Amino acid sequence: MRGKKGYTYEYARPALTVDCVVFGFGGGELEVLLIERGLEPYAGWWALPGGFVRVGEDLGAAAGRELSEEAGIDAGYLEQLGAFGAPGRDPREHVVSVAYWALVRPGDYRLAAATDAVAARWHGVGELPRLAFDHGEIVGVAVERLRARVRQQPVGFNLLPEKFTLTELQGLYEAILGEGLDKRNFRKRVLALDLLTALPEERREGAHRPAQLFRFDPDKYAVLERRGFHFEL
Amino acid sequence: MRGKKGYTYEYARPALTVDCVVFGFGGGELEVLLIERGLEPYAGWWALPGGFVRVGEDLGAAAGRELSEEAGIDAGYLEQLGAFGAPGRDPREHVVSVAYWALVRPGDYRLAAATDAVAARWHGVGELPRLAFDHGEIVGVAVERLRARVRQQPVGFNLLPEKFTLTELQGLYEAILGEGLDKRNFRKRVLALDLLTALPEERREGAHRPAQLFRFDPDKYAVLERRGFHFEL
DNA sequence: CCTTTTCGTGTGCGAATGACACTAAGTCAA
DNA sequence: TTGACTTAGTGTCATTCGCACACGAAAAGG
Repeated sequence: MRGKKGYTYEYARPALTVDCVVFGFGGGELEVLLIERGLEPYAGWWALPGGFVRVGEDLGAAAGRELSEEAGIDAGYLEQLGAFGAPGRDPREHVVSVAYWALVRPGDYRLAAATDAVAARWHGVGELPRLAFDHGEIVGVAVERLRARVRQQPVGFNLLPEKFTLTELQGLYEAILGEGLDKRNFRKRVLALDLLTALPEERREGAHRPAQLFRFDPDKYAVLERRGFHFEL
Repeated sequence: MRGKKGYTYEYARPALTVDCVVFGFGGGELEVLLIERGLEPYAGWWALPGGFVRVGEDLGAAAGRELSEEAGIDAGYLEQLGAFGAPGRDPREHVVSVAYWALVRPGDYRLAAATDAVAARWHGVGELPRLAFDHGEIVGVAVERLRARVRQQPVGFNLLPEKFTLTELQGLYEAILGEGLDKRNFRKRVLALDLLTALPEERREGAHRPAQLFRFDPDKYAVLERRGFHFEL
């Protein structure tokens, strides 16, 4: 195989795709967005949204494009996970996939804008079906990464609506980390970080005391970030 | 572009390479192995060792192969860094590179087995020349990753000879982290982890007190690893 | 035997962490 | 109106952890 300008390709090229692990938070549980494949191979299986990378297209941009095309999603946070290229992962031929993971707020998506997918649905990370290709493995790595990231950077807010209560935030962290947290200590720590702004509103629902609403303040975060900082939950 | 079995490739494929950031420890400094390119583009520039991925070849295997072919290196530790695919990173065409980083012991390499490289040399991470492509950026990310990893997993030992003194180990950590560490606290912590075995030998050199030699013990590490643990320096 | 150089060791103080239980505020039904 | 129910919100204390810090020991060489 030989390129146009005298440059030698010693070997044929593996195909290159991007796949996205999209996290959402619903029903008190951490969820992943999956699509049901309409085409072979793995027709009828659940899989990660993704597709081929175009020549001249940035990898991150390709991931974002696939998300909006295939699921009508506008991701609040998008980070590369790594490349997965085990030879047998696609039964057709050697396909290398660059995986990304994303966080979306409830509401920042309209499912079923899909083209080649039969269906798109959220699945709790605890009850995932068997996935196509090596997508199960990819999701596992993504969950690990999310857990590590959430302890060190305030990315979790991208899974909550703009306005939220501290109890909701704690529920989110418990869902992500998979462990219970002490209420008082959690509030102490979170507020000590000084990343949240208390809104002049409260959320009242049900027959009980209303809760203070907060908003994540990116400006405050930028200040902290600029002078080396540690998050620590 | 259309594949053999009726499967549609909607777009041409970007080329796929692997590049390796190889770390070594010499002269009390953290070093990176670079090769001097013999071919255009960037002929005469320093660059990371790497090359094209073969179809059917695992990515990690490709990285290992390039290392041994191009630099006669047997890496003690090899980890993927991520994919770099900005459209303009290679002036010829769109090339996506999967980067790896590796740690090698002094002695586990014989430089200048290179084929298409003019020269291969170690460079202190503090005094790197300008690198070809986006390799400077890749090295930056690799150093960051090494710093993060070394705080949480005992990977540093892969940069030292089998037998080493605690002072050498401390020097290594200082070189990687780029900061001075307290001698007594360092020793306390390292020994408390119970990962090292004291050897019945000492290293005597120069006109001063000889130092106890230690060896990293993978078995002890495996035990710790098996029941969730934290490293913390 | 004196000098030089590196090796090896313990304590104490202030900060951070983690366990822990009750009152406050609201709704609804009796 | 009052009592029952549900979730919100708050402070203390004991323990652990992190970090600063200084000197005697061992060897070699002059």
